[in-house]
Amino acid sequence: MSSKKLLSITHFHPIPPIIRNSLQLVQNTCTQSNAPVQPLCPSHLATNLMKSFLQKGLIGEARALFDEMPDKDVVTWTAMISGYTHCNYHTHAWSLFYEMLKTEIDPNAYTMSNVLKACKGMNRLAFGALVHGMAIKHGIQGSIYVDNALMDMYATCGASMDKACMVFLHLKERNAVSWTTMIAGYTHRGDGHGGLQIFRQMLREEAELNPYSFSIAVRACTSIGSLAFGQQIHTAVTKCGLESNLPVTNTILDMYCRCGCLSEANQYFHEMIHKDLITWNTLIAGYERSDPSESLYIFSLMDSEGFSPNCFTFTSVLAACANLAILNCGQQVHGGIICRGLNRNLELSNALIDMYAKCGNINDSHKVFSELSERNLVTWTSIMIAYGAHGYGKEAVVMFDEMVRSGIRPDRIVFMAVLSACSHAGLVDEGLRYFKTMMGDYSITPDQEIYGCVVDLLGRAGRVEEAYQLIQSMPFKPDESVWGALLGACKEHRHPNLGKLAAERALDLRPNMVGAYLMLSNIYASEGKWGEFAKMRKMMRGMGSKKEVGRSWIQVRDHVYSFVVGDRTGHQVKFVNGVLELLIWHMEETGYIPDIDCFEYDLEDVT
DNA sequence: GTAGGGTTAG
Repeated sequence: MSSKKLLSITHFHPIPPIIRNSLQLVQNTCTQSNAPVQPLCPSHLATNLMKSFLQKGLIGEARALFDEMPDKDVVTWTAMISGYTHCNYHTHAWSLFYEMLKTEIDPNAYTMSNVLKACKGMNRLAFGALVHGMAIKHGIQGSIYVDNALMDMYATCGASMDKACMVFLHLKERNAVSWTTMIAGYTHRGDGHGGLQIFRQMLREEAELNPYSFSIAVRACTSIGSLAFGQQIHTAVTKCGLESNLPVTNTILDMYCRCGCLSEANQYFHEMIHKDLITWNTLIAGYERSDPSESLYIFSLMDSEGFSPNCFTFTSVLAACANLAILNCGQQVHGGIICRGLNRNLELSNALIDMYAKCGNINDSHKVFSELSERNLVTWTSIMIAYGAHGYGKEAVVMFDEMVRSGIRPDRIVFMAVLSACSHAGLVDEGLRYFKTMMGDYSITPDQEIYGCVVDLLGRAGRVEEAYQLIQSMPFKPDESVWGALLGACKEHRHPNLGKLAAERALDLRPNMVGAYLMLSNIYASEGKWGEFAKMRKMMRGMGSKKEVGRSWIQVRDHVYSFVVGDRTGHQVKFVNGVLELLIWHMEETGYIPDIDCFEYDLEDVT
């Protein structure tokens, strides 16, 4: 609609013919059915029109109409605020509410619940608390909508569930939404146990169960990895006849996937009465985590079943290609993304950066990154991980500083990326500087993983004693990954005593850590303590476990060949070994003496 | 003529 036309509607005098005709038609219909004739109300009409603009996502048009309206009442203001929140324009909604407060018009319960949703969207606890105060001041209390919105806001923005619980406890009436909001509040902040506790209370009090309550309860089970509870709820869902409710069944499918029960998930998928794109995406994402090639197979079936992949599908498929390191498959998927016009999607671009890097093509990874007009924290993290993994530590550090300059606040994960990049490039002092910045400037408390990165940073550079001192200074008990990092450094830089200590600590925490036994036995061997060595190897045999073999692979045309150390059975292995011998000969010719000191004894010989 | 909670990726 042109702006001229729009203005003519908003001025109301005269009412445009098209709207007059529609109203006439309504009036005639009402007269025919003996219903009372509604008086012509321009304000209602304009609000309706605004609503239809908003439903079509025409926010600018809706706002223009709103601005032109001469006498706006609370409903008009609330409709516009609500329109903004629905389209995720939370700051616009808040500004408009602020404008409204400057007028004589008082907000009502509808306004408040919408504004609280905007506060939630902005993650602004202080704004939400302010609205809470205003609601009390304006006497807007006892509205279940406002109370539920308050709980939702406090649950999402608050540091804990305390405030949400307080509202919940003081509720005069609790409806289905109140319960769901509380369970979701706990679950979304990672406290599935808390969520299930509320769900149990709900069952005890015989509150009304609906599809929403079931799907959030299943989600709570998934978040704590409780297959047993999840299955119980699944049974209840079947008893209640909700097998055709897609949000519920998709959540159950996701539960089986995330609990690692892929065969159950697959069976359930085939039994599902209805399937939609989310169903397919859930299964593809589920397989991507444990069996990427199966995930690609399911993806290949989608089309014949009449489903077209979307951004969610492609992110999982790209992750599968990345984990399998099959570049040409990833390139084909990239082609599919471009064909569907999805290449402007930031999340997909982030997944592409990751895929190209993991498939060994750092150039295309960088190309995708450099062509982006918008970048978020995940984008920067992805490119830093890519550079770090390819040995471009200095470039990763430059990226980090550039990211901060662009106004993006780093989080724990991006610090891990930059620390890891520093570690692999030997940039120890830079890494330590970032570690300090992280704690000092960004108030990020280091966890086991971060400590693991710093121990690795120091350890790789040979500063093993310092790494051990850092472990001793940790404010909590180091886990096996931290000891594992130290162990690796001790092995590399020949610190048998500290190595023994690290291996023992790691084995205390994870007695089946075969790698630690292996390393310990190697240390004994290097010291010539063959008795201890034999003891270790015997223990390993007794455990009946094997260290997972490091596997490498190479893609030649359309086939991926994988091989392990000492492989004698692989494809064209004689030819490969021949080339290798030739290379070693050339190396020796140019004066290079290869380091073939056998510090690590082959596990295959003893198991 | 204005209001609510649950499903997939990073």
